[in-house]
Amino acid sequence: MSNKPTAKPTKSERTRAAILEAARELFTEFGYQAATVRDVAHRASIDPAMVIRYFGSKEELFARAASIRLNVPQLKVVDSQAIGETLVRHFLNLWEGPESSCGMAVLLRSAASNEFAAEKMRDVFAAQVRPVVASVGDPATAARRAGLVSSQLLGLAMCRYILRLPPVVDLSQVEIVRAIGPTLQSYVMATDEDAMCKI
Amino acid sequence: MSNKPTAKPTKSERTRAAILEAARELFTEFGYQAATVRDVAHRASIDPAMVIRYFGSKEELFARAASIRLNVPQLKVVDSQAIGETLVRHFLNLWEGPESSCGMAVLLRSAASNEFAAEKMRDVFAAQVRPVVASVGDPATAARRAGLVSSQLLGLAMCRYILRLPPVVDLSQVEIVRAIGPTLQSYVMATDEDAMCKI
DNA sequence: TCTATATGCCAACAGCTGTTGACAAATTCA
DNA sequence: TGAATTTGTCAACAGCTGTTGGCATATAGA
Repeated sequence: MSNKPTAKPTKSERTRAAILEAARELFTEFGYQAATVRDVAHRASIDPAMVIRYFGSKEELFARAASIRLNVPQLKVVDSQAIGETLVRHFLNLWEGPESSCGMAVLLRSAASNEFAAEKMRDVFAAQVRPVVASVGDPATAARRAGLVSSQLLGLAMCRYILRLPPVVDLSQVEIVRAIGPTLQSYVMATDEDAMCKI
Repeated sequence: MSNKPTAKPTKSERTRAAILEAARELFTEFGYQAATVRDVAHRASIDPAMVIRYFGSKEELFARAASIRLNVPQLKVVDSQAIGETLVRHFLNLWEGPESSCGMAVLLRSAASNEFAAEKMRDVFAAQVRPVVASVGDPATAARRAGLVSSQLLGLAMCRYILRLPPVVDLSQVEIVRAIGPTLQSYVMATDEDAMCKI
């Protein structure tokens, strides 16, 4: 054990990090089922048995690899007319920015055919999207408004990064912001009179 | 062979139909990988070997089960102000209507983690969505406009039917039409001046 | 009736899966 | 130096996968 309370001098749990990185890459590319423990081990240049010893099981490894922090910006400090654009820009940056690999691809690849991933997706929504939307407008309608926002952003991700629908892949970031920004703006700002609650 | 040119009196290729129906249900619920040939056979009350003998392979069975006809209404005969609403209503009817089982669930469950399903999804877009959108407005921008429409509708399907995000599941059909209709309207009707092409 | 054909079940194959335990090499610490 | 702990490899397990071939049964036509 080299777990000193402070200052961990990185032993050979570079191995652990290597496994986790390999897992992220393969889960991102092939999804939970198709990415095998043996594949992960091979990419991390280590024996499959170590993957299990370090993470307990494939499920736990996936859970580790699928942790997401959206870091959605606080909407109250944003020009209320520019909330939609801000959200789209942030979302594009999560997927295509310099650090990229926000981890959403890991989840989105598997969420459709893996209940565990789907539940984690719902958790991310409840913990990181809904609260942000709730910070502006009527809190009573926040969940619905956040749901609409998610439907558009998740659909964008599906078409652009997962299915790779050519016309959506070909769009520039600016075009996406101009097209989808107003949509999100209307969803976030929707009131009862618009369409949200009564009938 | 009881394949008379006309009037097939349905031999025991009710079996074939039973297998196909079972396959549709299981592919819809669990996706391509998780739905096994043995599961399909069991649900169709027949031996797994028969599934292969009737359809050749699991892949061919999936291809059969994943055939889709969207039957998108002709937009030229629709009030040009109501195109967005029309599209949403039609989409909701495909998923929730009396006949339901439009087959999209089969594809959408697997498209994220199965390249074959993803390609079939792109084919459906190119053959059944883009042409309809191209029938109104500038044909040169039709692919992009259809891509945006697809991003919103696919996102809706993901949230409501696949991930089952509670706030999106709880929306009534009317609420969805009122919220998303205007979005699709703006996407379908978008012109260069709006946001579509230049920069 | 006998025969040919369609329909179906059974057992088994080869391959892959996650996971486990025993054992070797390397490292650390005294 | 020697002993203990970490880090790793290897072989094997039990279970599942799609798929195949052989053999029984039922049906239909003569």
